[in-house]
Amino acid sequence: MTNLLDETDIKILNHLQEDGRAQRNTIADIVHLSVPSVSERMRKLEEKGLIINYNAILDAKKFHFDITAFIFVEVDGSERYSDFVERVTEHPEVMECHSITGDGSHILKVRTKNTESLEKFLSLIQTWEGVTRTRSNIVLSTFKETRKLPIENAEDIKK
Amino acid sequence: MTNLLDETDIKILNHLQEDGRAQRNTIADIVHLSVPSVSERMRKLEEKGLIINYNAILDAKKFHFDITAFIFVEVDGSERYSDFVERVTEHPEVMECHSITGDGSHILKVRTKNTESLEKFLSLIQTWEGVTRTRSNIVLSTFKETRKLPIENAEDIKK
DNA sequence: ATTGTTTTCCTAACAAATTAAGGCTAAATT
DNA sequence: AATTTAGCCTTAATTTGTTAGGAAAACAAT
Repeated sequence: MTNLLDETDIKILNHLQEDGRAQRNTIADIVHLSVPSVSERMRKLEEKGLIINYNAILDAKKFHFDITAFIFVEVDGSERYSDFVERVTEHPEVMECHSITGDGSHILKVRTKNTESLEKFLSLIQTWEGVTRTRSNIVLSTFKETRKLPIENAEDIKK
Repeated sequence: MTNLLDETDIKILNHLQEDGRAQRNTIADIVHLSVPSVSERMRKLEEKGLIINYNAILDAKKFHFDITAFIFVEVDGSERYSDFVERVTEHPEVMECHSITGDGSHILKVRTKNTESLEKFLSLIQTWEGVTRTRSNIVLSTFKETRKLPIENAEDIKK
């Protein structure tokens, strides 16, 4: 039982990372396989969980989401972490929530329409039990923002 | 000339944010329109640039991308910013690059397979002209990571 | 208020894409 | 060496998507 993806799988995945609605015949041309073979491979890549999902990416600016901020949060005592995470992830303006090394226990990436709603959010989380400190960096410009993984040939994958 | 999206557009966009390969007939059922009407709306939403693109999201863990780090970079002198940005965005391990307020001029989100390749990347950027300091926070766990915008009814959009 | 225009939607017909079925070949397994 | 399995193909059936044409509603202008 091999666990390696071949060149063809990598090409398919790379194409889908860039065009999530790509049609099977387009991909078939690229990888020089028939359409049913591409279908079958895509099905397996999804089944193995290599592809988590497909998303439409919207233009935040067009929807007036003008503020992106990284917020470092210091949550006091690891027994409070899970409460914090549970509450914070419910908020739709929180795009990301990670626990991290270094100063601050968590980093959030937040998107709001304006500074007022960011302030409101910051005020809110500061009222939460265990949140002792926050530090925010507001994004001035974004030069790159992707989730495309640089996967390569003969990639071995985890079960 | 109105610039508002109606309830139906919002539903379509929200569905596509969650399922970027959703079929038109599925969406048609949700919004109670015919398939050609949904097609036409999708076409317009794309044409207006509200939908930037569609992506397959891969499971980083399955591909052994075990390290995610946020790197604060202090680039000395704003005349060096553009060179820095140009160089850094070329690197496929750099998922995000933003200029920010506060200490450090830029924040990077980087994904690598291991600490060795992270270290290599850090060492590299520290050799670049103008890069005076970096500070890294390594991600221990990720609790939320999405690009889904919380768009609402009667959203007015920017041209 | 009425007329003309534009937008949005529908259905029906057509075209394209996807899936299913069946079979061949080569590689892997017994 | 025989058998199974995996991967691919072609063809056919099915499903999905597009085009065309026209009705109804919304909007604008008179």
